This record gives sequence, C-alpha cells and structure tokens, in this order.
Amino acid sequence: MYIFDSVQKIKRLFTPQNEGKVSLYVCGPTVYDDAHLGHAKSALVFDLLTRVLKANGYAVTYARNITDIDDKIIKKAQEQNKTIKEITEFYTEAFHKEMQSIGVSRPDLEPKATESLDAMFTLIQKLIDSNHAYKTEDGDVYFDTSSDSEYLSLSKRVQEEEEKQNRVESSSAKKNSADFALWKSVKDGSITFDSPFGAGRPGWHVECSAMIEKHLALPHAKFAVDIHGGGADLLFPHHENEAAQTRCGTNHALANYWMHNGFVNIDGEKMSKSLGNSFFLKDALKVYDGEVLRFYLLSTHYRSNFNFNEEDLQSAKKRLDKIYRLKKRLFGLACGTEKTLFQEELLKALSDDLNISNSLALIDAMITHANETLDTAGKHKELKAQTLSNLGYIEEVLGFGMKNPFEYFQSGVDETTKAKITELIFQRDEAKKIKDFITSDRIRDEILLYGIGIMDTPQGTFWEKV
RNA sequence: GGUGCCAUCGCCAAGUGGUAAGGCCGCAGCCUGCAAAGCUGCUAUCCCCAGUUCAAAUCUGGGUGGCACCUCCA
Repeated sequence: MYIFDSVQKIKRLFTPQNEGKVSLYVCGPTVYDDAHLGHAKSALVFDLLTRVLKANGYAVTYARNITDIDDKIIKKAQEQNKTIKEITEFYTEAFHKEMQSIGVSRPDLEPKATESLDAMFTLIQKLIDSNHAYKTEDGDVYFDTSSDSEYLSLSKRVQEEEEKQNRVESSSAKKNSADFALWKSVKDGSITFDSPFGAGRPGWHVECSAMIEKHLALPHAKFAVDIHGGGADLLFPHHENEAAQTRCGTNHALANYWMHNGFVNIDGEKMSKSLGNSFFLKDALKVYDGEVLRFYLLSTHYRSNFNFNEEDLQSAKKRLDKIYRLKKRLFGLACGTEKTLFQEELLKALSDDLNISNSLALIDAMITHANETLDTAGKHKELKAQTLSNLGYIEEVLGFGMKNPFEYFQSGVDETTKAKITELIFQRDEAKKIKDFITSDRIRDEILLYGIGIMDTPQGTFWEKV
C-alpha cells in the first residue's frame, strides 16, 4: 500500500508501526451547524481509506473526533437560548444520519472534547512544566512556538514571513505572534469549564493532540498514530499546532503519514462559511440519491480539488447505474465468494494512494466483459459466479452497489405511481401480444410522462426512473 | 506580500522518462416490432517557448492562465 504523505510530499510505501495494525486519526466536525459537501468528501475519503486498509489485511483503529466545545457552539447556544449540549447533540445526530445515507461507516472511536478535558489538562500541564507553554496575566495559556525548533516543519512556512504577514491581531500578552492558545480564560460569565488553569475553554488545536494521546497513542511508539488525516485547509495552522503540541508535550511525534483531502467547490466557487454558499449535505440528499453522491464525490482522486456541478454528477450517476444494471441482470443468484484477478487488480489500484480513476476503469472493463459474455453465452455459470463475487467485492471495498438494484432504479417513486406503472405495463403487454404496436407505443409514451422509462427483456418488462 | 498546487479530447479524469487508461456526450453498426438496456467500432500528442535525453505529457529554465493556504473552515 502506498500513501502520499502531504508533509514529505511524496508517495511512500505504507508501513505501520505495529505489524498488521493501523491507527488512523481524522479531524472531525465541529458540531454547531449542518454538514456540507466538504464534510461529506472528507468522511468519504477516510471511509474509503479504512476499507482499503482492511482489504489489505490490516486491523484498523479509526478515530474521528467530535468537537463539541467551541466559541461558535456557545454563540449559537446563546442565540437560540439553548444549552450547548442541546446544540451539539442535535448536530451530532444529524451528522451521523447524513453520513450513513452516503454509506460512511462509523469510526471505531468518536471522542468528544467534553469527554477529553482530563487529557487536555494533562497535556497542557506537561507543556507548561517543560517550558513549552506559558500563562499570561489574563489567565490564558499559550503554546510558545519559539520553544519548538521544529515549528513550521509540517507546513514548511517561513517564520519571519509569518510574523510580518500575520493578519491576526497579535495579543500583547503573547510572546510570539504565532503562539496559539491552549487554554482561554473566560471571565464574562458565559459557558466555561473548570480547569487547573482557571475557568475557561480549551483552544481548538489542543483537543486533537490530547484525544490522540488518550485514545490511540502507543506509549513507546515513535509516532502517536500511523496516519493523521483531514481537509487540506487544516495543514496550517491546525495540524502544525497539533504536531508541535504532541512533539513537545509527549515522547513521540504525532503521525508517521499525513493525508489531506482536496476541497469541494460549487460551480467553480469556493464553499465557505464566510461566503455563505455552503451546500449542505441534507439539501443535496433531498435532490440526489445518497449513493450517487457517494460515488460522485469519490469519483475524483481525493487530493484533487473537486468542483461539484450537476452535469458531472449526472455523468457519475450513469457510471454507477452500470454497476446496478449488471447487478440487476444477475439478480436472485447466490452470491459468489471466489477471489478473482479483477479483485486483485482493483485492490492494487486502490492501494496506490487510492487511485480511484484506475479503479473505476477496471470496474468498467469488468462490467463490459461480463455483459458481453452474458450477451453471447447467457448460461456461463463460472462467469456468473465470478461476476457476483466481483460485485460483492466492489460493495465491500468501495461501498458501491449496496442496494437492491430494482429499488435503486426506482427510488423516489411513490407507491401510487408504482401501482399505476404496473397497470400500464400490463396493458402494454396485452397490446404487444396482439401486435397492436400503436397502442403499446402510446402506453410507453404515457409511462414516460411519469418520468419512467421501460425496457423489454426476455424476463419481462422492467422500468426505471429516468 | 509569503508559501504551495494545478494546466491532458466538447465535459469529467488517470498516467510523472519509453512512445496518450477510463467515463459522459457525439457518430456509425449489432440486437429490438420500434425503443430502452447491452455489445462493437470511430474521435486528443498532452497551455506556450527553450533546454536535457537515444527517448518527455512526464525532467530543467522562462512565460501565460487558473486555484489554494497564510482568518473560522473538511
């Protein structure tokens, strides 16, 4: 398995620290708003990664945190006159539900900031004790970036430039403008947490380092986790700061491999909170099938920026349709389990830094070959068994083709319409029997008005939503 | 201003030194009562210029054009 390490900027052969076992940590959502397509993309990418790692025989421990302490959460709670727990539980539940609808499995661990404060205190205290952090007169605790000779080694930025160009107003209490808060004291009477450093709230960066120590890190390992992932925007400052905290506050570095997924743009425009053009997953799910969204968002390499638009989505849907058409063709047959060359090649492609393009090309070739053989030798038993096994493998490793193929093509059609279609198809069959093609074609046109296309096969007439 | 990324057929998109995968769209054909689905065939020399090399889309230098991060962000 090869992984592109976004810190070393090269593709590296993946070797876990513990043979056969992989620890993966991914920065999860701050639960104060609905998940947008960018959250979906990130979740999908690392869902795919865990599937591929498992297919390679690794036992994977995948942790994705839930940030449930944050100024934005508190602001929202105050605005809506709710507790932060009401806010975070609502959005956490929505997040889980929406992720499930695009086929994202739950991580093994989902640590929450509110449940990891003890680990944060321990880490902050260690940083203070080792002179990597300092308290200000206001009661804040800052990480001293000048104490870490390797600071900026992740993002390869230049310190002087950072300071000169730093757009954040630097607090006079900070020693260096790049220093970031580990603990923010709060004295305005709003929501706070008690800590050895006084009442306040943790800084954002510290929670990930602390949770990794608490839930994943091996005590004597060189790296706390094998792989650390997240969106491309997190490399700096978030991951830079996480890495600094762990490096200085523990006896190991944070991660051996760093993976950052590209951004999702909407019709060529960056999607961001400040621009207010977020495309929420829940809205996308009202219009598009969850699995189509999954396929579409995964159909481009994870590191590339992704431009979401209707035309490409429809093009991706047609590609997914082909998987389901083949599945439909073999519907009802017992699932095969034999390993095939195709599966070997598919895993090889995916194991090359998740090369999805090559993987999809292999799938298309497999589908074409299967269809071709079924066209010419419909009773080819061995081919059928292998194809079913291949389709099962695609489900397992990529999460494509999980549904009943008939339901997939008919999703979104209500029962009344279904009954009507069935009736019309019956009438058309009667007309066809007596070769009254004028009537049968008229009925087909009528069915089309419902947005339904039909196809005559030796097994009878089937219909699909167009 | 700093740092980094990218530029491949109408569209999406692999390939990163050995002579351009795949999908969508389009055209032609097979199949079909006709369709749909499926199958077959056809469609690019890789932004521009210069260089290195027996050989470059792939490496180097210079342009041009996009984009991202440096601020909450996946």
